[in-house]
Amino acid sequence: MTEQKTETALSSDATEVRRQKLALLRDKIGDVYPAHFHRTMTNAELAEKYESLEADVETTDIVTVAGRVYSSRNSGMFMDIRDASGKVQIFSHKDTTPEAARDMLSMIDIGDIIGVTGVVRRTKRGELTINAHEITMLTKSLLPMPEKWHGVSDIELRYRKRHLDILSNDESKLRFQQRSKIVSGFRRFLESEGFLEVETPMLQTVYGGATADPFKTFHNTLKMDMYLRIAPELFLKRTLVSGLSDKVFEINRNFRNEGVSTRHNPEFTMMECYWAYADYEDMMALVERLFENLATTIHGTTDVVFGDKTLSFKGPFKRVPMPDAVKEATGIDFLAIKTDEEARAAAKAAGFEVEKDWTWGECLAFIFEEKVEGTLIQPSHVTHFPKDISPFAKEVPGEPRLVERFETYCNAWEVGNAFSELNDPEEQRRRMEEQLEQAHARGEKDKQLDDEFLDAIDQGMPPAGGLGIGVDRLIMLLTNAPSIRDVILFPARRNKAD
RNA sequence: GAGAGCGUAGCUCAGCCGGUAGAGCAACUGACUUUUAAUCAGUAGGUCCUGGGUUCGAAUCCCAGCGUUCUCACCA
Repeated sequence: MTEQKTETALSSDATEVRRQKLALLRDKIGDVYPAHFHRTMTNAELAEKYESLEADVETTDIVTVAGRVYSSRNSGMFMDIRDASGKVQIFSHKDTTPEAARDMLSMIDIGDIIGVTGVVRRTKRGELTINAHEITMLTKSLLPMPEKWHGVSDIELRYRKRHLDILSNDESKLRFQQRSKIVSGFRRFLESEGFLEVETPMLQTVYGGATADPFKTFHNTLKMDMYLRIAPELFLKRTLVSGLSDKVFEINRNFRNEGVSTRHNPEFTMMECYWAYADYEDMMALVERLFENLATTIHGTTDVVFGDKTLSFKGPFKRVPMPDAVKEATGIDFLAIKTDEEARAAAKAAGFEVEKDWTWGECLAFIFEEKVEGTLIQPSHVTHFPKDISPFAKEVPGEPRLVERFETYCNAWEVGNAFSELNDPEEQRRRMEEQLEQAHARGEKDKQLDDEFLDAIDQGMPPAGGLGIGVDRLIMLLTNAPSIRDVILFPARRNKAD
């Protein structure tokens, strides 16, 4: 409804005036949206080249630049134009600018994209400026620009019309530029460590590798149900079996049909990597190298400001086994507890509400989440997870209820999850069958046993460490973003068409 | 899924113990013409999210719906 109102408003005066100017321009100069225009440099390159040009000095250099008009002063005599790299001031005066170019000025609105050829100078007040000799309309804009002081601040508008957000909010623009740097930083780092990037199916006939509700769809020709992947894990392990590379990774989208929040989007970017002949301790060190590398790439230091905190991404991170962390926080020593029943009783005695059928491991993990997770602000690895919630990890020698798994926490968020990957085919089959039974008991009737994965494991997967990183969350931490929607260009929205 | 808040001009926001809507920016007209959020004078622009109710009278109070944000829950 709001949208409808907006549509109506768009056809009001401001837009109508621009359409009229467009028609006039078409009459006068023909092509208002020309296909070819060549600038000699970007605005940032210009600023760099003339950095040492002194105030009130005019060069004889003629350059061609382009950009969107952001502001106009003295009836267009001064305009600021911006390309993606930066801004430059355009000066049009009867002493220096031919009449043909000055005629254009009345046709130019804030928001239009123009090209300008002219002489480089720096004004008395120190502003790098082009004395326009020629002005070319490159794109007539039919809509007004957002308010120039505050930009677009309405959060809904910023997400729904991201172009306006980035057009008018520098911190938003910077954040998405940083996102790109971080993602390519992931690739550069992993490749430098010898990892090979692969792509595995997002459309899967059997979903697995995590516990989550999938998006379900249907393939018309094959006449079968398919699922958008909730994790790439099982295919990446099949790749590891193949011997294509001893180190593989994938950066791509996962889809989970679950709640939407400031930390959850239905599609989110996951990095998973698998490293043959390595274990979970190797993966911890890998995470530390990766985080240090990314923080330094973006900020030039491992100290990163997030909200009112400063996070140190300098390794090694604090490491603490989950049972130790829980013992320290609550006094409950899970390692001394023998049965599920005793575990539930101990949890209840400490004031936790536990379900009747919870296992020892589920009680441990629950108390960890309740009492410890929220305290893990600085990057840290929590190790030794219960086996009952870790179907793909190897047992800790001498403590079969725990597995060689860790999660990396930062700002109380889980940002990484890694194991010494289970590669015993019989054990793997048992655990997956157990998980399947539990899923069916929960009423998750689409869940199936992944026979193709189990078949590949039967073939023999080398011992390996595996790691998953929630890329969006790490980007939030590195760019000081309070919501995941601030780091996803076009976050999931309810459709507004009505 | 539950709770709380918000929805007024293109944008940013006032107005809300009920009396019929305002500012700044943007737009338009004009003045000025070496400005930096340019300045000055004027003009235009509103189904105050939608529907219902209370009332002589509703942007304002009540109810429902829609959208949205936050918190919590599931989860990364």
